Amino acid sequence: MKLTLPARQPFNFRNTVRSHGWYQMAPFDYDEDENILKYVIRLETSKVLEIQIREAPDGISVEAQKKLTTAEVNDLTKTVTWMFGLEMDFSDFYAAAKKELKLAHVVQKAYGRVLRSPTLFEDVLKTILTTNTLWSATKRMNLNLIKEFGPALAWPDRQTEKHAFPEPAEIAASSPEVLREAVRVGYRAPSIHELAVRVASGELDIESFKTSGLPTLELRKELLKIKGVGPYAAANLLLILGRGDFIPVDSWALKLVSHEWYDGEPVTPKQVEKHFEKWGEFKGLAYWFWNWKYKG
DNA sequence: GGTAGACCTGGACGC
DNA sequence: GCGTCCAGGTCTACC
Repeated sequence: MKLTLPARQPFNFRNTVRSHGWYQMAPFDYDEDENILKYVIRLETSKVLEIQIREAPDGISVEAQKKLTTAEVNDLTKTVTWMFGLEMDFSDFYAAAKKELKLAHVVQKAYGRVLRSPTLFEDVLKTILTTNTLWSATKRMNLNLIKEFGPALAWPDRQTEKHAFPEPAEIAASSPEVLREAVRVGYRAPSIHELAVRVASGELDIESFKTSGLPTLELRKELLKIKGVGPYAAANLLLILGRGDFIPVDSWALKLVSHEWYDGEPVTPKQVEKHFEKWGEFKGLAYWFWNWKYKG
């Protein structure tokens, strides 16, 4: 099965894939040389398969080694369109960025899109795994979680040990103790379990946030109600949701701003905010795609 | 509203 | 091989 999906222009496949670290986290698997993004997806029919996403003229192509029903193709189309933000329009951001030398590259590189997981549940959980730890540990915890709770690929896709991301109910049926001992998420275990229970029980309709009409400030308040989600995580999730009003200030942001404007001297989150205040609803985007002096 | 300290893991380092 | 230190956001208690 192969389908081609158009993207609103400008669009750049590689830059969307590499917009943040998600492409390095299972069930994503990016082949840098071939520029192919693989993802182990679970369709609404519970079918688990690996898809291969490539650059195509004016958009992307999606391929699976399986025959799919019309309903499954529609489901896949909707999901991949969301993941790549194919319909997103950044013309207002580009118009604002035109006057800033440090953002002069954004149109040409088609920056603006941030790679998403199929569900916001997956994005929230992964974001919690990024907090208060090193990137290598984030990837390990995520992999442990998927291996522990996610369904394995079926043949013929199953040439390697790959799993889809677990559904809320699969984690909710477990316990914080298992999350701590087997998945090694440490003190995050109660937060992750509580999130899974709330979503699985229907108490928290987290997927509705994707299409929420709430003002960004209100949506942020809702995200902050999730245990384990603080200012950094909320800003990161808002960026994923296409709301660029907040900056995900972490230790990296402090380092970037410190080298950009303070000769490497320590800075506070308030100083980070100050430098992007004028960007208003594009604050997060301006920060994210800024052409930083410090490259790490 | 601001701040200090605890939370937990694994890598780096010294012995 | 063992012990110690450190990095990384969020939460809670306290002022």
